Amino acid sequence: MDRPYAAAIERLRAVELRPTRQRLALCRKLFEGGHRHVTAETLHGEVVAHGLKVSLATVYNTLHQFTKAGLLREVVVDGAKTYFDTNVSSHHHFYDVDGGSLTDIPGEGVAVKGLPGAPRGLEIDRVDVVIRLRRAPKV
Amino acid sequence: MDRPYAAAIERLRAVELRPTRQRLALCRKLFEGGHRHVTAETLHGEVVAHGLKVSLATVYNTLHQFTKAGLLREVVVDGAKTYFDTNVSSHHHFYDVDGGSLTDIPGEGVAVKGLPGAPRGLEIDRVDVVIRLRRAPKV
DNA sequence: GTGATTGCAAATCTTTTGCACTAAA
DNA sequence: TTTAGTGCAAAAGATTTGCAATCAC
Repeated sequence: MDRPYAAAIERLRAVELRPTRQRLALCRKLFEGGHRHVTAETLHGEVVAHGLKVSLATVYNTLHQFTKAGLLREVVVDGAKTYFDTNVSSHHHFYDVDGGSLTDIPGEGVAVKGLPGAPRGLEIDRVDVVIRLRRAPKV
Repeated sequence: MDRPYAAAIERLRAVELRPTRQRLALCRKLFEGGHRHVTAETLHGEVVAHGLKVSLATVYNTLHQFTKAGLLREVVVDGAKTYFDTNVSSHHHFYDVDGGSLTDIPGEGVAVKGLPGAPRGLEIDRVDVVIRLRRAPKV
């Protein structure tokens, strides 16, 4: 058992998920290296391209388990697909509408002022800021 | 031809869409009265409940035509369904995650500070702020 | 008439689910 | 063992699309 696996196993144990072959593979793809944004589809493609066999259903299940465990965060920027972000700290996003790519904006850089309080009986779960980008038009 | 219809017809003519029976019905539901948020499903339900016959496919087509024409704005807050807002001016949203309801926050009240510039070749299309609300937990 | 619009049903796409099978503890 | 986890294939939902019928101009 080499290093990366040990780290992945620990990460899973820490959130009480059994370190199965599939979860370890996904865990490594997600958390080794810097923060990233994936969809079930892209992550599944990566794992398969890497020669491992994991079903798409398991990828979906795993992404949701990881999200519930706090290892991932779901980002809503497009009605058509769900993105997951390995950066779970407070921050916002650039979304390239044409290309479909997501980029983090450090949370410290952006401040939202003048937010009204939450309506009766509700509380603010979180504030999402999405900066939608398009290819600059010719003009 | 009574007043409301005249207004709806004009609105459609202004964006070069033929005032068909279906578009007029949807137009009236959407724009008579204050601003509102609808999904294809809810709007279709309303029109049908009103005794008019419009197919769901036409509602989808029409919502997109209206959006392209600038009469509506698409709001992304949930991966599962698409919301359309009759308020096309600059503003942000409260989203009740549990109840699925959307509420406008006047654009003037909220200011986003410290936004980084757009990356190379891209420009900011718009900045969306979504305040996600949840039922206050018991504690 | 002529081209735009509609409706229906089928198709598509993403995501979820049921359940028998496999693997971790 | 005993229970959690996996894979498949089917199901579910939202949205789109093809095409013949219908409507606005």
